[in-house]
Amino acid sequence: MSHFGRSGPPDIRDTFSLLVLNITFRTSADDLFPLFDKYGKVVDVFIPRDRRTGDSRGFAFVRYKYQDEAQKAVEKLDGRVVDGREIMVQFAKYGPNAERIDKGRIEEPVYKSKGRSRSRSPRPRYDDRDQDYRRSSETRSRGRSERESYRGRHRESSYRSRSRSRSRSRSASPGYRRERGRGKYDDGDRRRRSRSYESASPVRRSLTPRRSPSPNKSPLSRDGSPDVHHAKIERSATPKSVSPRGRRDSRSPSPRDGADE
DNA sequence: GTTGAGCGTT
Repeated sequence: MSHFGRSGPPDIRDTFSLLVLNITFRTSADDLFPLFDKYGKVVDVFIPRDRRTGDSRGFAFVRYKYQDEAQKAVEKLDGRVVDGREIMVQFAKYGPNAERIDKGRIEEPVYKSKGRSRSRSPRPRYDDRDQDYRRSSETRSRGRSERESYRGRHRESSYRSRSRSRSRSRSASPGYRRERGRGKYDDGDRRRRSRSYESASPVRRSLTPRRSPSPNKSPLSRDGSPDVHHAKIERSATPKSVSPRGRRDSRSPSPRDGADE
């Protein structure tokens, strides 16, 4: 059935990647394949999913063999309602290596050694980037998680930066979207603000961390001696929890998750 | 049970 993405990227030399956005979180590659294959030769369909939950991220990549067919699919499937959601189909802007591509066409796959890699001095700033990359690995990880978790919330930050979302031109009616998004954001923003105000005293908040996800929340242990033990641990972990990284530590109660990453 | 102005994997 869906062998897409399982065996890695197939032969992509002259393929055109399409980015499918706004798809439902339950839409799978198998659902998209027949739909897109109707308009042309689809060589690959890939839907990125979250590493932790394994759920769809809400977008997919459809790789066409020919540009004209891809273009046709864009025109035909863009704005189409799939699974009750209006999907958006457009040419991929970035390649698998985060490289810029044109019209969804991949210029050069990484695997291709291109014969003489010695002659070519690719990535002169790779060294510099590598260092920065490594150093920012932690931040990057956090950013990714944050982006997935908060998304809309930090969007306001973007607004402060302005000019960032300025290039955002959506073909879809912005009014309709804005109305919907605005209401949602407004509500969330308002609530966040209130909370922000309350959290003016981080110390107070730290003293009252969220309940432990311990399944043994029986009142007996509280009444028993373990209470002291528990309190001790809590106190010890309090300063750690204050750290932004501490939060990440408790992001998942599954120990294997941490080991995996 | 959930989200959503977003660009990807052996």
